[in-house]
Amino acid sequence: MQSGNQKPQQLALVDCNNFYVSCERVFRPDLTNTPLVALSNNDGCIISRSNEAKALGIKMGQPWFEVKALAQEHGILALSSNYALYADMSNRVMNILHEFTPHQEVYSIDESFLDLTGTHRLRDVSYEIKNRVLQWVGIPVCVGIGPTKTLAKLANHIAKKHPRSKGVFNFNDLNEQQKNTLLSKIDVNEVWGIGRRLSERLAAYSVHTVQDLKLAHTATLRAQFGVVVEKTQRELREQPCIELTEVEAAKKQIISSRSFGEMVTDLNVLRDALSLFTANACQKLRAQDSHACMIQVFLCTNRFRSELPQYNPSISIPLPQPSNDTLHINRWVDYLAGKIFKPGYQYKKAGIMLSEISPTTHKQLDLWEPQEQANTNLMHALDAINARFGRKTITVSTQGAFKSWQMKQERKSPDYTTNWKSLPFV
DNA sequence: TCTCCGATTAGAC
DNA sequence: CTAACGGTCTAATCGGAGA
Repeated sequence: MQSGNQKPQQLALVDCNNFYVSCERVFRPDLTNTPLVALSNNDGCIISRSNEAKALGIKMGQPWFEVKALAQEHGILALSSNYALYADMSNRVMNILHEFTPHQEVYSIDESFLDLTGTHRLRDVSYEIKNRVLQWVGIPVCVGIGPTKTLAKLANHIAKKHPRSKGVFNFNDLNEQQKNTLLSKIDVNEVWGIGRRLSERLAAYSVHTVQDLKLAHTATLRAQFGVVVEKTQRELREQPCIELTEVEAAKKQIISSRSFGEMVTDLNVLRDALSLFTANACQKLRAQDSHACMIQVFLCTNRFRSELPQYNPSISIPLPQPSNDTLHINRWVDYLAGKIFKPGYQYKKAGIMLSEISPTTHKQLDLWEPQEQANTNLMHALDAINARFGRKTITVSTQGAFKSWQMKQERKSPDYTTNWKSLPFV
C-alpha cells in the first residue's frame, strides 16, 4: 500500500520493438527498410510486423492468406517464425537487462519488468539500457517507467508511440495536471488487462479513456467487472496491486499441441505427432522438477471447414502415481488416442495436456500400487544429451517419422545463432 | 446453503 | 492446383452436483 508522502516505485517495463521481425533484421540488415512480417505456426497468421508493414494497414493476428495480395503489391516479405532464433535473442536481451538490477521479472519473450527504485540519474540509465541492448544484440527497445506495473506498461506504450520520447518515458516525471491530460487522450483498451470485450462493456458505462477508468465508481466497477478490473483501476491510481514476480512459478498445467500442415486421417500418424508432443511436455515437466497425475489427449477437426464433419474428442485419465517419464506417459497417450480416435474424420490438430502437477520432492507413494519402475536415469540422460546436441537427437520410437502432420514453414530463416550449419562460412 | 468441480470466458503475448 | 485463421498459460466466474 502506497501512502501519500512516500516516494513512488520506479518500475520499468522494457519491451522490444517488433521483436520477431527485429530478430530477423539483425541477420538480414538488407531488410532494414523492407516491410516485413513474421508468421505464426503453419504460416497461418501475422504475429509480428515491421513499422513499414503496420503503415500499410496489416493487422496483428491477421491470416496471411488474407493479405497475400496486398503483400505482393507492396513487396512485403513474410517469414515463418523461427522460435529457436527468437528464444536465443531473447536470452541475450534478458541477460543484459539483468545487469541493471537483480529485481527482474521476465514477463514474456520480449518484455522484462525491472525494479529501478532508488536508481540515480534514472533518465540516463534508461537510455543506457536502450543503447546497450541495441549495440550488443541489435534489438531496439523502449523503456516505460511508472509507480505500478500497469502504469509502467502504459508508459512503455507512450514511449513506443511518441517519437518525441526517443524511446523512454517516465510517468513519475509528470505532475497531476499532465497525468490527467495524458490519460484522457488514451483509449481504455490500451490498458494492460483491458481487452476488446471489456472495452466494449466499459463503453456502456461511458468509460472510454484511461482517465475514465481511473475515475470510475469503484464499487460499481467491482460489481460489474470483477476483482481484476478493480485492481487495474487501483494500479492506475498508483496503488501497487500486482507484485513483481522475480522467480517463475512452476507450471500448473502443460499443454503441447499443434495444428498439422495437412489434414490427418490415420491413427498411426496422430500417434506419431502425439509422441513428439508428449516428449516436449514431459521434458518441460522434468525441467521444473515436477511430475503430473492427469493426462489428457485431444483431437480436433478443422473448425474453419464447416462443410466437413466435425469431431473434437478429448479424454483424460488419472495416473495411479505421478510421472514425468516420457516412455511411461507415452504408453498412456497411445492408449487414450486409440480410445477416442474415430476413422472417417480429417484431423487438423491434436495435443496433450498434463495437469495435477506437483514437485517430485513431494512424491506420495501409494502403498497399494506397485511402484512403477520409473526410467529416471534414462530420462536424465536423454535430457542432457538433447540439451547438448539438439532437441531431437534422441527421440521416442517413431516420433516424427511421418511428414504429413508436420508444420508448414515455407519461409523460415536459418537458425543463425543456434545451429553452426546455418552459417554460410562453416 | 455450502463446497467442490469442470467448463467457460477473458486476457496476454 | 486450391485452400488457406497459432499456441500456452492463468485466474475468475458460473452453474450443477452432492453433502
